[in-house]
Amino acid sequence: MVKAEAALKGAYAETPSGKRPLIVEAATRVFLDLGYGGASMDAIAAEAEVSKQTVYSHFGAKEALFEAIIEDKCDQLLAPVFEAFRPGQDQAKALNEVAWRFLSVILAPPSTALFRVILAESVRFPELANAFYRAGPQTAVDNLAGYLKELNKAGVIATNDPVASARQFFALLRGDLYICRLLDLAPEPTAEEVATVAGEAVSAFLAIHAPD
Amino acid sequence: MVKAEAALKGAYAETPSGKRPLIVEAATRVFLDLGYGGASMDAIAAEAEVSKQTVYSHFGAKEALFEAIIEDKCDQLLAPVFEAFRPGQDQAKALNEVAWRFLSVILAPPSTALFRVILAESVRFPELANAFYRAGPQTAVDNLAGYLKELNKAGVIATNDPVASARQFFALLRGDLYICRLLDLAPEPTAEEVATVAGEAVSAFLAIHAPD
DNA sequence: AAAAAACTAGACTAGACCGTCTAGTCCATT
DNA sequence: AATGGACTAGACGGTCTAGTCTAGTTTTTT
Repeated sequence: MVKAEAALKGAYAETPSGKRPLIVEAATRVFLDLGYGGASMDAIAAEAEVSKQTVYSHFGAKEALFEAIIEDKCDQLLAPVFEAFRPGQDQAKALNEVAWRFLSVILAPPSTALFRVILAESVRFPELANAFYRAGPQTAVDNLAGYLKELNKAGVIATNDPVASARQFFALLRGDLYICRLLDLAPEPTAEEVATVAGEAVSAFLAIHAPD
Repeated sequence: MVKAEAALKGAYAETPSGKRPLIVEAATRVFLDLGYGGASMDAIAAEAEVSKQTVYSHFGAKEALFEAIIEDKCDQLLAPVFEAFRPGQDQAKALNEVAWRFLSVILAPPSTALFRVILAESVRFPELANAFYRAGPQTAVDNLAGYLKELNKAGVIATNDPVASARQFFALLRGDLYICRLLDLAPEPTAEEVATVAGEAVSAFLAIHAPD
């Protein structure tokens, strides 16, 4: 009789019905718009067009919902950046391609909003800040460092610390524009503008690491 | 009788007594520690060892207090950075000096906390984000750009856009370390570490802008 | 000394918010 | 038809907060 009733009180099963993704999407919008403190569970339920109890049945608490949303968004945003140098194509082009993709992603509203929220809550949710860094900047650096190692071997660039060089590369890319976007002081740049900025960063990077 | 009673209801005059700075300092601590939403007016009054009514008499509302604190802190933090190239001393040294000072300031807890709070509230207080940018990054860039122009004329470096170069310089300086500090993932670096990182950034910058 | 201004301590209002709970609906499976 | 899981709508308790108000005390100024 007691059996496997040990499941969380009122928590739904793996949810065969379609409400859970609706809640996730709505909560993402509300959290990224208003921050953790500004997002009320009532507002999230309303945005998802779902009753508040349904939200609680699926996620239990605000904290749990927040963590689920943020980790989900991290993975989702950073995934497409590093498809650029998979097949081993033209090496000089690949660097430009990665630069362009990375910059496009981090300057776009979802990324800036995500970063703002994580920064604001990094004290309350330190493990989340860590997860973000690993899924985002860290992954970016590691991937690029591997690629730079090849470029170094091929003699295209000269570096004796590919990881540090990768960090430097991204720092050049972010430039001042990233801060402006974070503060919402500049509108999202057009694709051409992004390409220009990315190109300049690549040029500077190559100037620093010119072989010999 | 009516006279100059037009002052805000209950607002104190220019406050000859010493409570106002006490409130400012306490509010700075609480806001930077807990963020705008997390800082309660009761906590601020308690931290200042002052009654809550006194806080309201001086600042009227939480928003006004917050804005006063932030603008105050912006000026205060950035002021000492650009004393480096006032008297026109050794030009090569000055760049290193500015780099070191700037990096020390922005990596220290007061700066990172300030940036976190402003970022989090940049949607609610857009004019504040603007004020911060002008008092902080913008001022830094303008000052450095003027100096780079001289270096360019003197043939020490080559640049045809000193402002863009100044932005690039600070981007190189911030590097990855700044993000780590913002996310509270790395401890505050020692003075030696800061000097090393600053030196590397200066070297990279000079490599990019080597004359001819 | 007297009047005015600054300040204190804390009760109070009004409202937001989290999380719980109740009562009832919808719908698929048995 | 009945069972039970997912869901709805909204009330509710408890906590917290911004800001006001009152009544009394200290400090400054005249």
